[in-house]
Amino acid sequence: MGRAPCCDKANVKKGPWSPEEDAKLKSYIDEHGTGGNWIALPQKIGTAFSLFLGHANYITHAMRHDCELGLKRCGKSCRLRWLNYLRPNIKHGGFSEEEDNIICSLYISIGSRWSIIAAQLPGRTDNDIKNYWNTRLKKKLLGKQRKEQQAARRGNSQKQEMMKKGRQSSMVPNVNDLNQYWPQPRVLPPIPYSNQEPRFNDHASIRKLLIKLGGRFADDSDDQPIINCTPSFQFPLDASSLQPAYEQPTDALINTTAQVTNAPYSLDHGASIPILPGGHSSFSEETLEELVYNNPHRLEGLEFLYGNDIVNVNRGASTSTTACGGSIDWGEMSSLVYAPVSNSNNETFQQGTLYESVSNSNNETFQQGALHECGFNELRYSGSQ
DNA sequence: AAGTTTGGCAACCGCATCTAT
DNA sequence: TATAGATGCGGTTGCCAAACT
Repeated sequence: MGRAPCCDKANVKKGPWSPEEDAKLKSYIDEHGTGGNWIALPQKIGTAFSLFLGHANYITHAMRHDCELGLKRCGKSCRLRWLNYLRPNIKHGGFSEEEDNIICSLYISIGSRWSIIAAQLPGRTDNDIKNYWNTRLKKKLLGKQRKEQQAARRGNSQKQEMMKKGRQSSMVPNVNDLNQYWPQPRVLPPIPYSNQEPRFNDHASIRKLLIKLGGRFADDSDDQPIINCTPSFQFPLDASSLQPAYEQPTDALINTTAQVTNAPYSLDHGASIPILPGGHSSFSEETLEELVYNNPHRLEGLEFLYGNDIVNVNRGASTSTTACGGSIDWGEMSSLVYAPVSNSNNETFQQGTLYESVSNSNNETFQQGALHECGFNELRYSGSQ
């Protein structure tokens, strides 16, 4: 037996919202709130209009018609319209460079968790960010990658010329040497999965963590971002404080979370902005390229950034999204997260936001990582139970 | 100028999770 | 504890306007 539909599909309007519908929904929510029940909202709006008409000095035919109909929309549709368009302080378009950086950074860190990414950008909706990523940001990166490839090809042909002339074969680039910042990855032992251990591989757990860290979820009326738009990591980091995730038992992870939560933690430090190869602390275009293209581990979900995958852009963004593989394989992503990185002193350590070291305003160094404190170690294995 | 293709985005769909009973 | 219904989320679709031929 299937689930009952949330509304009478045959009797609800679909498609674009008219200004009248918007006005109805907005005025009702402004006055009464959502009432905590989106499904019942369309009917409630009809009732409210009836009451309104009861007190109106004159009633037009159209007004009565509206009243009888209520709002012929599915509750889910009302919710979506409100959240993505009618809600106050929604920003549309005009993404800043900083916002681009944050989106790219978080996408690479946590994948297509649009709601979490949106929570870091006040005024932005997950839908907006998702669309922006699919239609603009991804292509922006792709364009840069093509330029890189062309440049590389030019470089290669020059090298081939040199080889023909009998130069040393050591000039042939070794794939492993292509990036000094990314030595051969260590093969990490699998973490045994146990259902008994606390897991953070669901939205609720992440949400709880965000609440702990004082992000937007801490108070629905408070849109404070968890991360500041201007990440301000100090580099080089204190490498001694960086612990490979897999060496810590889960309990330690939890303790680390508590430690961070209890620390005199300033959220100004960009809780989940990854530290990048080469020690860059924010996403300039160059550092983003480094992370994506010089990473020996291909980023799942970002295959389009690598030249030899066919990006099937048939029609519209959605098709290309599918062709490029929309979902993140956390097992693969972890190889990015835990890939070793050398800092400017050529000290190699495990790179990843889970165990980034951050100094707070008192110059105290501690383990940090917002989503990652609870997320990656578990998320990596969520699909391999 | 007309037809076709592409890009951008609002909205829908289905599933997972949460919550109330 | 089980279940039904509500909510939230990510993926996908389809419309429309702009760009291109």
